Amino acid sequence: MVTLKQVAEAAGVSMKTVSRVINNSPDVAPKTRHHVEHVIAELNYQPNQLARSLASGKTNVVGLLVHHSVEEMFKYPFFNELLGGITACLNQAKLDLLLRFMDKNSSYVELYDQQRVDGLILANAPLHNADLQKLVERQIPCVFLSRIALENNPSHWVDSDFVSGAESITDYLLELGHCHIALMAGSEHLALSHLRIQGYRQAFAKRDYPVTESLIRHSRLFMETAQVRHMLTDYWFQLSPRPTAFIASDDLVAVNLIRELTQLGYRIPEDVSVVGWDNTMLASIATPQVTSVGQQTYKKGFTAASTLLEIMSNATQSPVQIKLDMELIVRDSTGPAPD
Amino acid sequence: MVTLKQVAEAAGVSMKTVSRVINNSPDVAPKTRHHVEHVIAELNYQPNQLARSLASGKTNVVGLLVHHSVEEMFKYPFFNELLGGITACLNQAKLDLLLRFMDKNSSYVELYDQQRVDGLILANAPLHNADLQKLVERQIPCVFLSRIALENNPSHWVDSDFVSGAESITDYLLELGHCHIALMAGSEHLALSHLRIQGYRQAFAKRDYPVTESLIRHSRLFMETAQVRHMLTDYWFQLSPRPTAFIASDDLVAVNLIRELTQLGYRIPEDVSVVGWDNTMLASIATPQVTSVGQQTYKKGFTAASTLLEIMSNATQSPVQIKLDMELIVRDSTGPAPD
DNA sequence: CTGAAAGCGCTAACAT
DNA sequence: ATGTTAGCGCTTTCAG
Repeated sequence: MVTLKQVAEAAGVSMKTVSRVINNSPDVAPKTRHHVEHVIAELNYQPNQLARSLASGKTNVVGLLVHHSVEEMFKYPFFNELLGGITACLNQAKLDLLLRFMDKNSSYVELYDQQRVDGLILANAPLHNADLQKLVERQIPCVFLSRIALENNPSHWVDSDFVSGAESITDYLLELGHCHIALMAGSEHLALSHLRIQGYRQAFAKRDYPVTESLIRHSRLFMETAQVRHMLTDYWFQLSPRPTAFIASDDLVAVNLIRELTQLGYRIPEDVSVVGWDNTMLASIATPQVTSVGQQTYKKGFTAASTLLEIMSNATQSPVQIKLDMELIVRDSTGPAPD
Repeated sequence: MVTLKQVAEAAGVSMKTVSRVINNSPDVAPKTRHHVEHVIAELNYQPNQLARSLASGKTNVVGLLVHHSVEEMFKYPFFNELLGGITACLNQAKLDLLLRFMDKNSSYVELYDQQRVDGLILANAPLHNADLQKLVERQIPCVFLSRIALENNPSHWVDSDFVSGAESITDYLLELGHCHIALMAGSEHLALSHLRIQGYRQAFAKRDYPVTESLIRHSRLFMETAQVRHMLTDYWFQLSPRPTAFIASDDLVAVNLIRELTQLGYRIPEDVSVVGWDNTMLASIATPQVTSVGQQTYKKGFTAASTLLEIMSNATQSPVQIKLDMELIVRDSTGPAPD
């Protein structure tokens, strides 16, 4: 391993001068710089990032903490796209990404306290987590890809506007004449579930329609067909009257729901309408193609990363909280309510 | 930031003793250890990994270099699963993952030379790349998720057995009476393309059937519908007779191909059979469900990571080269050849 | 079992 | 414009 010291000796200059050259400091005579660069190339010298980081206090690494089991995350093609946006931005800034999946025992602050990263991005973080709140209190540079509290919270976040997304899909279904609209909101510990419920209620409130509480239900994300079947028989089909439209928690659940309903003899969308979320490729590949509320997933990742870069450079400032529009993509899985 | 030195002072012991405690060295009196642990907890001390790594020469980080544009990789739900396997294994070993997407200017050895990682996993690496070969020559701990040379090469790799995968799907189509079987092999610079061609040829050779060379074609992965359409009109539909079966380069291309063919009035599988690769969720979600040659993607990732761990601990040894079985999953997109 | 001293390879602060 | 001197926070000798 060639060290800076060896380069300095070989070039006949001090270590600091070599350091200046590799850091592009302007205070070096062009001639000296040229000479040093030559020696660096000759010796194939690579600065040791570890030593650099230790001395400077900067790692040039950003941590991505994913609050998901590994098994869950790869069932659903959403994460790919998010990661795409994040890495695209970090690449431009010449930063690297450290990826870690969280479980119950993992600490959110550890990676930062151990000086392994300069900042953090947190995906799918749960509501009301004390450890997470510490990140905010200690002003550790971090951006959340979801809201970690429903009320005001001085955290930085980039998230999709689930309230208006839910409102617009509910509006659309109400327009089509559906009045028994099932909402599979998502897990209770996620902000998005509560925000969807809020949007759903707003659509009803606008028209002075009463909301049937039993039609709003927290449910797991990424359910397989077997789980969807149980949910139908154990819950939704117990209701009277039965829902004529389902707002599924995500595209995968929508696809599996359509499959189950079809198997039970229902025609989609003539008998039942089904809506997905995220507008992933699943929605356009399934038959019928699935109406979905699209997140700007790639942009979400990119924006979160660039927001983090800003925060890391400007020390403290007021919370950056960015709401990205959601878009209703109407396809073939929704239609007028049956008589 | 609490340092080891401060802990030592607070505990009234030397730095080395504290160091021994945090490294679980046996040579510490139980009483001393207990006391030191107490002080560590009290002060909420976290060892600085940077300093540790610099002094010890170990980073506890593995680099994953993905030879894909960010745009490509998130079009296709294969990467997710691979990443799942890799992280599952690394998690167990308490190692972290540094993720980097490669472009033409990126260096494969840099991350290692800069002491940022202890070892590397390389996904989708191209054939015959000089820089890549350097990794092998210099005995840098690394595992490839594909073969980087078709002939013998002393590199460590974990890959699916594309030859027998291609052979079995070709066998199957020949059994069904297809004799004009189009093979969309994949990019020329990828080993998998050449291996597929080899398997395809073997199936024909076994029966003494001649291979029509124009039916074997390199093609891009992850093509969108528009690109698939062009490929059909510009190439495959120029052939006479037209193919009655297509072995697509991957599930996404298979799905898009089915869509295009359907739009052109062909019935699948009555008029044309289509096969995909990787057995991703796309294959089971599309209509008709797609016959696919499945990779054990999760296992591939997991095995690559565990192989790397072995290599990193045992210094040098003979090349580890692991071939994972592929499985033919017959679904509804393939059927007997038309008369 | 414990400790003192010497680095790991670099940068920062202060010279000159 | 360049060099000198201390560290960054830890681990590793090597002594006791």
